[in-house]
Amino acid sequence: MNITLRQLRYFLALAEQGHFTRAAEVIHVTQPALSMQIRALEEAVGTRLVERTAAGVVLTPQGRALENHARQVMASMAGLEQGLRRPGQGGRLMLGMIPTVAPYLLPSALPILRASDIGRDLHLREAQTDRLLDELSAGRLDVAVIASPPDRHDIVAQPLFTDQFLLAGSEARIDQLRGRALEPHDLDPGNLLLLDEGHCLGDQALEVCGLNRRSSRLDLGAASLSTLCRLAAQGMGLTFLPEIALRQETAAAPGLTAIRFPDPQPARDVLLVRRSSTESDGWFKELVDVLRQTGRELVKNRPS
Amino acid sequence: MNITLRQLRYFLALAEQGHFTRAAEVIHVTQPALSMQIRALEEAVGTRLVERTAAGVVLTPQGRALENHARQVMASMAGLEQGLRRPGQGGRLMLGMIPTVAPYLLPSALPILRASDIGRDLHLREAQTDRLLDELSAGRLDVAVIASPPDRHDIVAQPLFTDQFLLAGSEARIDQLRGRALEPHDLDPGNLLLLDEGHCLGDQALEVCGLNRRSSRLDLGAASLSTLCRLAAQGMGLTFLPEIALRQETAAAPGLTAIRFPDPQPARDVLLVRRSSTESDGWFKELVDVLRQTGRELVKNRPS
DNA sequence: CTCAATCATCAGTTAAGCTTATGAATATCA
DNA sequence: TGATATTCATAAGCTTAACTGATGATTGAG
Repeated sequence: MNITLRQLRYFLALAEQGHFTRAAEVIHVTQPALSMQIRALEEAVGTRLVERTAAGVVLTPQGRALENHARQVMASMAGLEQGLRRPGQGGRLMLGMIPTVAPYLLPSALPILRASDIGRDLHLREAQTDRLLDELSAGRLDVAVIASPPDRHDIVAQPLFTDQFLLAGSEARIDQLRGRALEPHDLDPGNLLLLDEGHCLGDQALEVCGLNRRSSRLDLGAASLSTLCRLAAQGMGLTFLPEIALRQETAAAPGLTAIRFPDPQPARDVLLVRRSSTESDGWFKELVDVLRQTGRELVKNRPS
Repeated sequence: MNITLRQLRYFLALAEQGHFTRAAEVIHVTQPALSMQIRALEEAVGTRLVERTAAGVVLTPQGRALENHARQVMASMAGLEQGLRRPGQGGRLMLGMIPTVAPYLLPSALPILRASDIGRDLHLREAQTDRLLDELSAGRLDVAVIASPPDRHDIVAQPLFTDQFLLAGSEARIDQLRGRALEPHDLDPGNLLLLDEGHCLGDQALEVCGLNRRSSRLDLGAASLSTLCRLAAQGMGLTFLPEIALRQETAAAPGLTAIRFPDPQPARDVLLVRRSSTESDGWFKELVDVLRQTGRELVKNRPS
């Protein structure tokens, strides 16, 4: 039994018109074509659906039952077509972002995205780089913002902006460092507050200091950059603060002070990545533009 | 843009398998056939639905959107097929009945019908003969119980049982008549209580008395037989009481007494009618049996 | 650099679907 | 009651859609 949409469409026309010839006109086929489809449908369901009279047709009880179901089917088909017809590309865009970027970039970016067509049905996922890349490869994400070059060949990256690392801590601690030649390599590993393993920010911080996780004795494994900043603000140590987070974190954690490294400043490149097989109707480019612009807004004002 | 069920079915298989070749196996076609349908679907909706990679496929945002809709469509199709597959003939049976039969026949018949397959989805409509026949012809009813032979050629009747007319009134009035030779023609038209015009019972009563509505001066136009019996019980006149109603009405209206006419007793034939084009898988015969049996139960015990 | 996957494309065949023409049954009208 | 005009069903021929089997292009892995 294989019921086709065509059969249902024809059947509904017949049910409405109560008349083969008229129904055939409505759906723009000849009457025999309609007859054949109805017969095929009746054969498929195994029962008579209409009673043929000399004056036209009348639905059988089974026919009425089918009519209701058929209407549901057609309604869901209509929903489908409408879902595709809406302006823009029509689908839900799955966007991933690493936790050391998301809370700072999104507040500025979201309003702009919402205003544009991209944000019409945007879903966000915050996770660490590896996870994001996995989901991207698997197709559960369409694009992701990360801060380390992807090592996979099926994924391509578009640079958004460069995010410089500042050194942040309590005012007292920072003051101790001021005036001296500040070099990442000279920092005391024991004073360094780091994010949990898996966060690229922690790894990158260690890298610019020429350290690895073993050499750092105070690995707090803090869950979020925000927490880290609050710890640093209370004098518990120093942390690398990406410039993108500067404004928000200094506002949120009183006492937190940040200084800039001398050139060449350590930095991370924030990237928008997608599968190489993805072809966008321009939304990728558009998304790059929006994120790049809002990102650069966040890093362009450079206090001290 | 003409999307077919086949395309949706194939697309869902592809979405689940993430792999043309595997999906093609699942749906038992060759891989090119699947490729073609997917391409046709993409063409129909105007956008790419899957990204082709070397390792398989991944849905685009639009693809995911379509997937959800497609599932809905398939779900409603499943509902349709299931609705047809249920035991019995599967449809709602529309049964009409005239008001001078329904309240007496239904209480006994309904439990039996519900137990059988017919009553699984039975809808009732109470109306006067003409209306019932109109709706039957129009296909809004499948069968109807009436008490006068249908005058239409597209409708055929199956006799259920014969329902004899008794004469009912207050005990005093009936006592006056007892002993005398009781002839319908001898009844005083002025004493006769009749149902509203359109009820066949009223017309039939007049007919057996050799009267018409003009000659009857006390046409109350009562709405229901039940009301009529209560009026008669209070001595306001005499009425024809179909035997089918006897037990219920004498129980409900204290003081109501009925006597039987001498043979040949006036009577009405209760019929089950259907369109001549209706062909039942036996449910019509079954319905006849049930109604006939319960009807005869009601008229078989004959108190004086 | 070759091999083994992937999906796409092409040519030929089969099946489904439509149209035109015709047939059987039934109601309408004279 | 017979002629006519409805109704829907059926049949033959054609057109288009759909599938198969073979081959090609691309890409990742050894």
